[in-house]
Amino acid sequence: MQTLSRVTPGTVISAIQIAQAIRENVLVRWKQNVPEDFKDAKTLFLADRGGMIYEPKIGLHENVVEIDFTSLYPAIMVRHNISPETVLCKCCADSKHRAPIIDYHICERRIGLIPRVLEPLINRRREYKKRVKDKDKEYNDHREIYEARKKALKWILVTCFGYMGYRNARFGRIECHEVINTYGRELLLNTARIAEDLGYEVLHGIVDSLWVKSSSNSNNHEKLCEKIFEQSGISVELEGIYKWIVFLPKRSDPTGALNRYYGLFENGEMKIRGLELRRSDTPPLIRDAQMDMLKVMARANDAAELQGRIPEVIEVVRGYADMIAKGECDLKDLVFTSVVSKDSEYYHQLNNNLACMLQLKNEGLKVRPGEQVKYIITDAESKRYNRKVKAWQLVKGNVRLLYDKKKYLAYLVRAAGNILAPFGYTERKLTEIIKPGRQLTLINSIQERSYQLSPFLRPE
DNA sequence: TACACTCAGATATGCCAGTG
DNA sequence: CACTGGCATATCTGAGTGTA
Repeated sequence: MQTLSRVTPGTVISAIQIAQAIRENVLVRWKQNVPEDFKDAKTLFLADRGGMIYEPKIGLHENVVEIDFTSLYPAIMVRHNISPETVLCKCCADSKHRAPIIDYHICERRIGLIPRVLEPLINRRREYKKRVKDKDKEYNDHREIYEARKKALKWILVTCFGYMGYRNARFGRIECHEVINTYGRELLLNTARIAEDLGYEVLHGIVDSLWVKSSSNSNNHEKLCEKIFEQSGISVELEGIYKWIVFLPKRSDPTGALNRYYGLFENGEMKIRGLELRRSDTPPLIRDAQMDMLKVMARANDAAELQGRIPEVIEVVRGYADMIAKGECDLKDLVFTSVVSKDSEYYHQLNNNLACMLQLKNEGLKVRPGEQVKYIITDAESKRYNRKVKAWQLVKGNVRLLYDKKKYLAYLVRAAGNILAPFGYTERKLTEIIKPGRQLTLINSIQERSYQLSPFLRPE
């Protein structure tokens, strides 16, 4: 673990480090946007409005279980009666109901508006969730509707927490936001502790989800969930058991990225977060390439098998690279889609979006903020708006358009490198491998590399 | 010696989309 | 809603080089 003395502005400090800082009353510097006078760790804790994050343990893991709190923040608001008029209320300053660490008192005389509003929503969502999972024929015709309603309620519940911390919100109050966060952190920390006591290893945690690794003496997951519910009063569910899961590093430094991972559940479903293929601005070609890579990986039943399949995954990348290099790509698969946030005259820099907007403007087509632009990259290096990209709307039927092969190859290598980073394949290596005429050396290089595990895979 | 220029790497900013 | 991450671009900095 990083020592506190080395923490610099911009570093994300884990909650464990904060807890340690509080215990030891260490002075730490936090992110740049925190004022100078927030130097004391305890003050810092109060100042921090963010949720809790464990730093993910990068790389490939087996026997991983994911558990999620159901609607964590709203559940906290309901359970602890958190509302603008109940937190630090005037009527019961001596209340025994106090938030951890920050010690704000919470009203004991009346139930707040927010809990009253949220409770029925939580119950309703729970019921929909039950009906979606229920095998009962009675629900068969409505399962899709229940799923949609469940999703809608989820986002209402998620954003209600955000609104608490929003200064313009009618029912917002920053102290509520703080209280919710302190409860949230306590919960996740306690949950992690419970898991560890039962023999699990905590791999990653974010806000309301925890990924833990089971071992031969810790495989009673139901017991884990029960125990957590017993101690916290908030229900947790088993999101799933993974055959394997890969947590990816950030691109900026080799620490774990909280929102980038992919894994295969025991039921054969994949869970993918943060990869290019999840992004709406990724062209279909790159999305397909990543999807095809993952499909090959999904045939692996355990970590060792996955390792063995990496050469096959590389072949997929090569296939796509050849297609790009030979100019055989279907143009519609190369289209980037992006939402612009302002009118063209307000941009300072010529980026792809602006180049596309200007082309359309020439044709009398105005793109307004909030609308999409679609384009193919024709010459990424160019500083001229009509060379840089080609607006998709202006591509005529049979016209032969020369796309920027180099750029699309770079995107492909990047997308592949993201997935394969923990297996020792950097973008540079991939670039070498996909060069035409490397068929034979590819095999050699893979054999050679299979013994050179990436640092993330080496035993401690 | 003073100054201008180039280049590469580090750092900051703008923008967008993802996580919950 | 709050917050993080990634990419492209702009700006800064220091080393190296050329020229008057």
